[in-house]
Amino acid sequence: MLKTETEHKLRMNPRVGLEDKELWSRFQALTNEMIVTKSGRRMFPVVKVTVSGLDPSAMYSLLLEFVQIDQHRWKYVNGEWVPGGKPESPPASAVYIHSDSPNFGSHWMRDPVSFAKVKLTNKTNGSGQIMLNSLHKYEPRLHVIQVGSEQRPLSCHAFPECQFIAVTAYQNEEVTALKIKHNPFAKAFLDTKERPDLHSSR
Amino acid sequence: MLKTETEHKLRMNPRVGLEDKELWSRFQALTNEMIVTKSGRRMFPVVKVTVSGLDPSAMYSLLLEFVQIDQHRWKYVNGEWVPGGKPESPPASAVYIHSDSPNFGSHWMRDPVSFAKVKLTNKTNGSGQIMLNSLHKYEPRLHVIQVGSEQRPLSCHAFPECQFIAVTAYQNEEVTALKIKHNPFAKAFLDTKERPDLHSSR
DNA sequence: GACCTTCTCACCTACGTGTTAAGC
DNA sequence: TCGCTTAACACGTAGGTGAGAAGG
Repeated sequence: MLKTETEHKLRMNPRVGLEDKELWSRFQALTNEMIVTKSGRRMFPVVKVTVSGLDPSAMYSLLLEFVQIDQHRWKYVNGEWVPGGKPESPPASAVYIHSDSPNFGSHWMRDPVSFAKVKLTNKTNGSGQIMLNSLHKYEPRLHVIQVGSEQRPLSCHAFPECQFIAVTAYQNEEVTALKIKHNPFAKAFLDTKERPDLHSSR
Repeated sequence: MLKTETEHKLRMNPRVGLEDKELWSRFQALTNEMIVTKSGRRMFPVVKVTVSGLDPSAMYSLLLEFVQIDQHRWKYVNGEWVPGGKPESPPASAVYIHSDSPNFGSHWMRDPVSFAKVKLTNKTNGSGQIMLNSLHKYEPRLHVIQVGSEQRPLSCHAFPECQFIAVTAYQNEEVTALKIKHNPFAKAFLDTKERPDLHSSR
C-alpha cells in the first residue's frame, strides 16, 4: 500500500481540519478583531489544525498565510463595520512558517498543529512576525509544502471562520468580552466584563 | 567546492564546540551535581554547542546522550564524593532529541544550539525526559545524525567538562552556591547564599 | 474635534529555583 | 538512626492580557 516513489508522494492529498470551530464561529458572528502592536500580538482564538493524508516518512513544512481579502479600509461606526477610505498598499507577503518546520508527515499528523505563537504587528519588525495593515480584513490560509522537490505547495486550505479585521484597539466591546471570557491570559478582567445577564455580584 | 553527491555529504566531518566552558569548568572543579526529580529538572549550566562543517542543505538531527561513565554508586562523605555500594542496572537509553530536529545543516550552524529544555528525571516518565540513576556519574555526548540514509551517526562528541553526578538533593553546598550565583531562576536565594568573602551586609 | 496609535500599568498564566519538613 | 527521596512552599523569571491615558 505504501509506495515509496517520489511521484506518489507528490500526488498525496493532505486533508486539513480546523479545531475550536464553535469558538471561532462565535467571533465570526460578531466580526472578529485581532490586535496588532509594534512588538507583535498573539492571536486569540488560536489557529489549530488537524492534518492527515501525508506520507509519514516524507518531509513537509506548514505555512500560515494572511491574505487581505478585500481592497477597502474598514471603519467601526455606530456599532457596525463599514467599508470606507482608501486601501493601504498591501504589505509584503504575510507568511508564518510553523516552528516545527521542516518535519516528517508522521510528526504533523500525530497531534493537532497549533499556531499559538504567531505574532501580528503593524510595523516592519524582526523576522518571524506577521505585518498587517490595521483596519483591513484578513483570512488565514494553510499551506503544506513538501521539502525538496521544488518546494511547490502541495495544498492550500482557507479558513473563512477565522477572518478578522486587524485593529490597534478593540472596536466592538462584544468582541472584547468574548476574548476576556475565553482567553486565560485575560482572566484579570473577568470580573469587570461579565455579561449583564450573568450573576454580576462579586 | 560544494559537491552535491550524497556520498560527499556522508563524508563531511561536523565540528562541535562547547559554549560557557569557563562556567562548566568551575562546576567540574567542585564535582558537578544535577538534580533529578519525578517531574523532570532542567540542567544548569546548559549544554550549548556551536556546530560547523555540515552540508547547509542536508538534513540532520542533533541528539544529546547521557552516558553512565562508571559502574559504582557514589556517596558524599565528609565533603567528598567516594565510590560505594552496588551499581543500579543501567536504565534504557538516555537520549534527548533536540526539538529543532530534523533540520537543515544551515539551521544548526546559524546560531549556537542550546539544550536548555532537556529534563532529567529518576522516574519512567512521559516521553522527552531523560531517566538517570541517582548517585551515578554521567557524561553528555552529542550525536549528529543525517536524516535518511540509514540514520547512522555522522559524529559523536563527548563533553568531559560537563560530567556530573545525578542527585535528588544537592550534597556539596559549594555547588549549590555556584548554581545560585549564576542561574537567574535561583535569584531568590542570592542574599542568603553569598560567599562570606564578599560584602555580606546587603 | 475625531480618529487612530502608542505607551505604561496592574494582573494574570506558566514555570524554573533551592529550601524545608516530612516520608520511607 | 541514617541516608535518600518526595512534596509543598515562597520567590523569582518570562511574558501574555485589556484598560486607560497620552500622543499624533
